[in-house]
Amino acid sequence: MVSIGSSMMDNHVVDQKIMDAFANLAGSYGYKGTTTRKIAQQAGVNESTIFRHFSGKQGILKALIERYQDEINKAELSFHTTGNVEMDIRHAISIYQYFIEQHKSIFLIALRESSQFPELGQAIQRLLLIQKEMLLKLFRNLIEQGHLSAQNNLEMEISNLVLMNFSQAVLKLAYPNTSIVISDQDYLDKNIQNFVSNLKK
Amino acid sequence: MVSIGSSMMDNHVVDQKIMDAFANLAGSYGYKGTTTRKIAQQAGVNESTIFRHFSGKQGILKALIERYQDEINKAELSFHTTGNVEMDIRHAISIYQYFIEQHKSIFLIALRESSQFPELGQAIQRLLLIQKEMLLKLFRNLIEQGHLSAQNNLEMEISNLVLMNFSQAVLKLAYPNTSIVISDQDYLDKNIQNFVSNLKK
Amino acid sequence: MVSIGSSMMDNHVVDQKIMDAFANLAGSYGYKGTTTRKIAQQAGVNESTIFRHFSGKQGILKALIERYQDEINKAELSFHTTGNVEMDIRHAISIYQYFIEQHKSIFLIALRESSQFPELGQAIQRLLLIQKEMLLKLFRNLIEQGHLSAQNNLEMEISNLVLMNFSQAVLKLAYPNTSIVISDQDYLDKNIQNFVSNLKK
Amino acid sequence: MVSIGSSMMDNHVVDQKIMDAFANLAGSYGYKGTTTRKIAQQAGVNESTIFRHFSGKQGILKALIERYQDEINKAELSFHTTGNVEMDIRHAISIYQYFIEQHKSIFLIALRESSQFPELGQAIQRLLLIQKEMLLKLFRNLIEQGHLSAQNNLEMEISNLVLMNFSQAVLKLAYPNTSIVISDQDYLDKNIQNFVSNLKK
DNA sequence: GATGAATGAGCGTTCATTCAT
DNA sequence: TATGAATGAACGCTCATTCAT
Repeated sequence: MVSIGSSMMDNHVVDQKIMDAFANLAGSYGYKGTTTRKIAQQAGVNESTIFRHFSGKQGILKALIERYQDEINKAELSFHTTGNVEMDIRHAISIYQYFIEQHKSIFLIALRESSQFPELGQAIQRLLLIQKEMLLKLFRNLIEQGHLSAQNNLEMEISNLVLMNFSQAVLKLAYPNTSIVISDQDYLDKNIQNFVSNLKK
Repeated sequence: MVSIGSSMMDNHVVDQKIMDAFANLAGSYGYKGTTTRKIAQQAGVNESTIFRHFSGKQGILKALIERYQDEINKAELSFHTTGNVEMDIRHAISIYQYFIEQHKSIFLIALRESSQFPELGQAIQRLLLIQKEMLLKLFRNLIEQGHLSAQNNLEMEISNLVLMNFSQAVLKLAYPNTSIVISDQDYLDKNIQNFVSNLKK
Repeated sequence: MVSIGSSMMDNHVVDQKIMDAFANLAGSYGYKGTTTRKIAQQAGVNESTIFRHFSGKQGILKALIERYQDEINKAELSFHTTGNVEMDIRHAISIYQYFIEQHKSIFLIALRESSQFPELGQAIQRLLLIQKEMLLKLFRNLIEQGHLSAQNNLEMEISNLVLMNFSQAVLKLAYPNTSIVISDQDYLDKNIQNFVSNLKK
Repeated sequence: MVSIGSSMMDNHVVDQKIMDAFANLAGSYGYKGTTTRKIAQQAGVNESTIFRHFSGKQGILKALIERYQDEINKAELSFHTTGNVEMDIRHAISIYQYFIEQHKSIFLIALRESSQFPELGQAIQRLLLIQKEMLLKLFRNLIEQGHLSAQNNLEMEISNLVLMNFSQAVLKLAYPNTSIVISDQDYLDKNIQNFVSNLKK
């Protein structure tokens, strides 16, 4: 039986601590406002350790982006249809609500810093495209199986749904106390019914 | 006819040059990435002039926010209905598309820095609320005048429309080359027809 | 009868206002801590006016020093003996106590900035020397007139008296609440009697 | 035997170099005239090193004051009487002459900047009080042991002695070439004899 | 490999002074 | 002559990163 060397193990743990500290801080204070000193402090490591584990501040972000992309891919896989129209749509959307909630720091970073770091913009766009494709696939399934009638504007309706979800996420994270934003739960409850009934007309 | 004293005029001009330089730079590099040296260079003034005209870097942003809020108010007033349903909605939305296009820098700044500067978050929210109220008033007019039948979910439909417009704006400005975003023109063409036809059903 | 041109008059007034503002501020905040802006503000003049009336910040100090030296000279003249030993000494010393009290700002400036501005050191020293000479003359008078017997150590006793007066002034101005310093009145009352009785032994 | 870790040693050495550079410069140019760039240059360290070792420019002064106060305390302990009246007084005074000579920079700083930094005023006052108490104790000893007869005005005589010493120190440091100031040696020689003979009368 | 000391570039800001009207 | 706008040098300080042990 092989025992994994503890140092390699520790390395991973330290990497994660640094990345998480960075994500939390940058989510609150922005990339520039997140100093290596604060990261080290919050991660509980020496400041120079950051530079051996990553190539520098940018390196942490790069690693964070990669981890994010991996997790976007994983999220994609976790969806399966049931045939219940409302439940399936609800499920499809809440997967992304939950995903963004779980990754709110990096989502906020991506929103803010994408002009400096194009990969961040690409990650956001990928998140939207995957959501759109998933919904498209779902609706086509539902139509194929007769749960829904064919639509003229299906792609546009879905694009709009994705856009609305995006706004909902952005506004909730960026301005948590605003009046125009309602809870994700309410958002789902009120909209999906309406959306489906529109499609059914 | 009174000729305006040139010195007072110059003062305004320099203020504007500094504010515009700041807005452009901060739109690209963020608040922290926009140094007073860069601002001075881009505005073509001495760095210390900035500090005589504004109380500091924050002061420029404050002034920019105030100017933005004033212009939000002006935009609100510039709308009048005609009775042609599609044209009126189109007009109402394009006013905000145009407004954001004209103020893209400050809109981007607001999107990114609102956690550091709460006024920015408030400005964004106000822009959304005004848009929503304007559309509500418009639709109520159209219904009253018989151009449109009464709606169960009017407020929600309008909220969604505002959210979609917001996403459209955010994505267009933040990721201009993305595939999910279409031109404002196309967005209007395709959506309004659909939206109206939904309402008419 | 000649009427003095008001502009020349004003010039003098402005000069004085600037010098006084400078003296007050520098007495509190030191030379470097006294900015031309603060001076202008306190004097109620435009900042650039300072540079036309004086050659710059140093120029104000130079003028202040000259005024101070003139006033030291005037103070010297105002003393006359009466023959009453204690009263005369008391009078001689209180002239300087009063003088320093009246010029406390410039005295403090001189104390602090003399390494940067040698004239200030010279002014302080002159104040001490004049005081010493005045006391020497007084004592020689008193001895000559038989009010006091000849002394071995007259010059040293007087030097010491001057030094004590100087300490008293420095400590009173620099640390007004200190316990080692007593009021000028008490200082006079207690010391002179003692000093004279020592001389009389 | 334990060898002290060199890094801890180095740290102290750098601290001292910075503090000494600061003291020298501030003794000559005042607190404001002593820039962190000059300090770094004179101490032979990088400017930012100053900020890692101290919390800022004020921090250096604070540390200097603490070191000064510690050394005042040490000086206090180093005095013991012998019974020889003149020698003991001479010794008591020269301890302070020497102390001030050794700490002339911080003494000058204290004299000049005490209005901005109250601790400096307190340090000066403490130096005076300790000196006074030491002399009081000494004289009471001498009287008790019959070397000196009881005095009416002992406390005042001693206060005066302390004030004279203070002036002597201030003038010597601030205006080294002035005529009213004599060497510490001469000052001692001439005064103590006189002072003692006054007391003995 | 891990630490903590050092570094230099750059930051926002203030200042005394000059310029232009 | 008087004003207020402009200037450039310098300031205290922070930062990401490198060096030395």
